[in-house]
Amino acid sequence: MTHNALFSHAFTFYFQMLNMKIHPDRYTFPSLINACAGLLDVGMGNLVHHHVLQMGFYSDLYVSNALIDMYARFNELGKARNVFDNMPHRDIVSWNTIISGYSSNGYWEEALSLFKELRKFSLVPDFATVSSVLPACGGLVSFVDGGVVHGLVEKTGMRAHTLVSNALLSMYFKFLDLENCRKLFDETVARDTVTWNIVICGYSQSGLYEESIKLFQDMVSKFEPDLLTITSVLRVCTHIGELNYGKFVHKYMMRKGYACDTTASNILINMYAKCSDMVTAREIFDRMKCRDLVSWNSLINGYFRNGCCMESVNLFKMLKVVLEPDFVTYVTLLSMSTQLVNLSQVKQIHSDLFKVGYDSCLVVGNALVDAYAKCGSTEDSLTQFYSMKRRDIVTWNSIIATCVHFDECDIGFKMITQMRREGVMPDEATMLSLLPICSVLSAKRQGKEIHACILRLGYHLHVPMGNALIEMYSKCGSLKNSVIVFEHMKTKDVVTWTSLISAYGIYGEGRKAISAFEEMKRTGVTPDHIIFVSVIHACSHSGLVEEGRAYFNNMKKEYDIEPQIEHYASVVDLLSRSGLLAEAEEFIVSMPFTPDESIWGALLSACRSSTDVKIAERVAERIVELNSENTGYHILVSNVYATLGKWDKVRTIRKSLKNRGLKKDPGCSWLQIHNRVYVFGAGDRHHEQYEEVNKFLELLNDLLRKEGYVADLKFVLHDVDDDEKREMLCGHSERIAIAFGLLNTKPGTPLQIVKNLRVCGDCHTFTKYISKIVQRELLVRDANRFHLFKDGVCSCRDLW
DNA sequence: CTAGGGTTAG
Repeated sequence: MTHNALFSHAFTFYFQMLNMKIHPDRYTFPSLINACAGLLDVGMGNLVHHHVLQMGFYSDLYVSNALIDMYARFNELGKARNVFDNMPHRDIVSWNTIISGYSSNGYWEEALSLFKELRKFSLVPDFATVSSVLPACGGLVSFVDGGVVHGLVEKTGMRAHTLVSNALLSMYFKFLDLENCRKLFDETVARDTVTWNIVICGYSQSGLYEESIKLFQDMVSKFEPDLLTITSVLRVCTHIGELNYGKFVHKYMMRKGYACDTTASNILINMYAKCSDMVTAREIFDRMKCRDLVSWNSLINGYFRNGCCMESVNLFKMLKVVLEPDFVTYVTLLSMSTQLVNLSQVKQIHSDLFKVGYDSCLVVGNALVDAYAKCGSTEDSLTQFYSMKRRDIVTWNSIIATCVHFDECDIGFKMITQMRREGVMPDEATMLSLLPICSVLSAKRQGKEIHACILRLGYHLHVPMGNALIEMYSKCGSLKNSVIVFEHMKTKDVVTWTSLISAYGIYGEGRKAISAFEEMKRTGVTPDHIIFVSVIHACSHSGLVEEGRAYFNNMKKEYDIEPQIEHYASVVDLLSRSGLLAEAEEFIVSMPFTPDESIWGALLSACRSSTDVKIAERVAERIVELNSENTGYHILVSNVYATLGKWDKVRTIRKSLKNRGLKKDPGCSWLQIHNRVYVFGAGDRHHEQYEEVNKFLELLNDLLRKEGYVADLKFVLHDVDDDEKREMLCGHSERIAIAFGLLNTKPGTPLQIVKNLRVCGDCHTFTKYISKIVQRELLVRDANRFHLFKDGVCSCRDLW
């Protein structure tokens, strides 16, 4: 007969006894209360407690101890505590029961404070006391209290007790004190299954997966693992994708009869799915006698992660026949639609979720924020975000990432303020989202603050974090800091090297970019297709035509990486930027791809600064034919026509853009002075020092003319007369920013300016002159790269 | 045991 059946019989006998008018005595109740506790029968428990009070046994020690235990098992610690507090006499068992009650339900503080209270009495803690309070010390990660209890254990020799040594071991794993764990484990002679489970699980949770497997192998030769051991090891195999050992464990389970356990089978399905063996995962699923929702979800998710969306969807349809899908099922479906960038599907699932009421679930809401963003709808993503009543760190990280993705940096920065106001602490993912915002805005001060946070939280050793920091510093004008971060990184991946190479690229340090690439090869990191874009780009911005071409040619030969259209675009940029327009055009014709707007655009950008009118017109026509969705290319073409004085064509393009509702990004420049950011638009007449800045610009123009500067009117892209053109050039946002910066900082201070578009040829000349006249270093970041103007020359060597 | 959020270029 099972325990439960026996417990039920106890009730039957009790009621028979009452019917026969036989009075229970104080020996009747403890076992009856234990039965209520064992069956978790709250109603019966309350009834029995009522009888205890009625019959006057409430001051009995044994009855009260049993009641404390019962209420603790019901997770009704208030009632347990009430019984405890009202006892006229307590023994060590009373204390142990209440402490263990708190401890096993996660009330660590209460357990610990009662333990401290106990020590004021003359009662002596025993093995049960200690093994109840140790989990509390671990749960609170209290090294001090843990040390005190450990001292007590050593003094009284209680470590010989397996229960106690297990609890100690478990606590040191929570402290992540692996050294002490090893020592304790090695010294423990009386090991049981629990001891092994603690170390196997502990090492796995500390990330030492190999160690965990080794211990399991050691254990199998001496001890019979239980289901918990097996599932721990399987989890390790799943984590590291260790299919072979997973298969071994699977066979072992079948021999021992563990394979019919539902949870164990679910873990097996996940293990095989993670290792991309969907055939076996399916076999296990098909053979299961009792499938639960987790089994279905695991298989559906497995198929999706392995790229078999059809199977996923079919299974989902089958699932709906036998069971009601839960929010996990729907979240998986959302992930799938997100990956497929299928906005209408996301909306369909959203309405299904609404119907079954899962739309208020936090995880679901978070998945929706992300799904809408990744399917291209900022609007829906923001609506979903604002509609959520509860938000956690994931919600905030998703919406901040969305802002970054859609270049809504201002909203992103506001979000972080609001998030802190709502009491949510940023985590690693938040930092990784925020750094790109700093990069885009060139917000070095904020970037440095985040860097300080990262150091404080110890995230700086993580590779993606270092990578983001390299990019942040380089985009914020500090190549030096990028290199320092790079050099401090212990582990470097392709992305790390790509970030460094790109950093060198935008500062025109092509040679350094090349030697970084060569050094990367020596360290054994394998290049990917993206790093070649960066390398060629770096060559292009330093005029290293031969080197760039060589890297392009070697991609396939040396690294077996097939050049993509973006590599061809890089080469077109490389050739045309150095003035080899004809060669660039030939190169395009010989491509194995149909040239798209990125290819023609690269060539046309270079045409702007050349005098080859014929090529410019030819290329412009090509781009017009492609009728791109991207406004940038139309603007580029329009600008080229404007430079050539073909105003009718300019008007046609502007009209067609207007008709399609497309708008040009207005030019703007900004700079930071004493922790404040000043933003200026083109022709800005509303900034706070308009009069002064305007006068100062006139003064500068006079000085410049004396030095030999002549305004190059072909860079005015509007059909107006020459005087107006001259005036319009003065209105370019970078000039306003420069003049403003010069006026508001001490002589000799270097200035740092950011422009959202590419700097125009005339402003480039203008800034060169300025740097000489006022003897200042001007670091300008435009849409393409950095220009360091110093003493009349620019670091880009006019390869802008 | 299943489910939601971070990286490189143009």
